[in-house]
Amino acid sequence: MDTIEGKFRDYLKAKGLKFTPERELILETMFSFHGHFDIEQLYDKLHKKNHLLSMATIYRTLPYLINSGLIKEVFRCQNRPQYEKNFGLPHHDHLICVRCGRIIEFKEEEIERLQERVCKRFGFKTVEHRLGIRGYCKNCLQKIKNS
Amino acid sequence: MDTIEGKFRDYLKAKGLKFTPERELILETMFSFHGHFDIEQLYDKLHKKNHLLSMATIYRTLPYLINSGLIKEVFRCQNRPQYEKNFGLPHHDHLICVRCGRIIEFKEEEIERLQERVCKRFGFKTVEHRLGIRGYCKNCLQKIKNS
DNA sequence: TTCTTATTGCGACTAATTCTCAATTGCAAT
DNA sequence: ATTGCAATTGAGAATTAGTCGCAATAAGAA
Ligand SMILES: [Mn+2]
Ligand SMILES: [Mn+2]
Ligand SMILES: [Zn+2]
Ligand SMILES: [Zn+2]
Repeated sequence: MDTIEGKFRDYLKAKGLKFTPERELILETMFSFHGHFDIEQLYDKLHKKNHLLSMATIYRTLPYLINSGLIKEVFRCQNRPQYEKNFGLPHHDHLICVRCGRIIEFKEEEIERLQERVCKRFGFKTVEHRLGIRGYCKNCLQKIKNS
Repeated sequence: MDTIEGKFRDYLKAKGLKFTPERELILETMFSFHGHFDIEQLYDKLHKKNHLLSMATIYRTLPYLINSGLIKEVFRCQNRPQYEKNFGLPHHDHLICVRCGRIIEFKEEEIERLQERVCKRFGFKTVEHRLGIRGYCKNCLQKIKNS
């Protein structure tokens, strides 16, 4: 299957796991976020729509979504992991403003290429990588200057 | 001062803080690790030497060491942050084997340069960056092949 | 030496995540 | 359709990493 739900069903079946209504709701709700989200936000969104799933179920489902490649953890803000879709949207890395929290996404093909060269040098086979640059965004630099 | 302890003393004095025996032990013990370490390992090493510091003191001292630039957080393994010296040893990034946990350090000047170019493009001012590549090390690839 | 503040260990507390267990349900094989 | 069994669920207890409040102590400037 090449739909999102199809991919998840296939993954679960291959592992002898079941496609339940709860898992369907979690999948659907995660994909309804436009940017990044954390577990708390996911839980709230589900409950606002009166889908009263328990936290335990969310935490239990999360690794399946990550291992199936549909969702990925992208970084942590104040000790809470943030997630985002990992299907249908191209790979990218992040600039994170330490002052206002703004996230800027970027992709630099040449960096990706050089990473692979490093891996080759060590006989290392990449599964995934994460590049996060923390600093001050344009806006915040301006505000700091005027103060 | 340009010794490690001197730098820490200077940092503390500038903040109106005190250089205590506890802080000295924590600094010294952190710098006695050769590679990466976590809070648990630090605590154990201190206690093995009969320095019975409390966890609270360690956690309270950690941010001073990080803000003074002597120690930095490098990545997380199984939800525990790992730290390493950030003085006397040059910046580098990490390959992390998801099978055996081996850490390979590398530095690729060209990647660093390209990162700065990206930042410039967005008017972003870097404070620090972290590049972690997770995958399979040479050894583990070999073992997987023979099984 | 004195005095002001910062620091300490302790144990209580918090927040995030995991676990236990009894009741339920998906789904593969009749 | 029915059955049977293993996987799943929610609830709340347990665990874990980290933080906080407090009373006793100690740096270090004057
Ligand atoms: Mn993103
Ligand atoms: Mn390192
Ligand atoms: Zn900003
Ligand atoms: Zn390995």
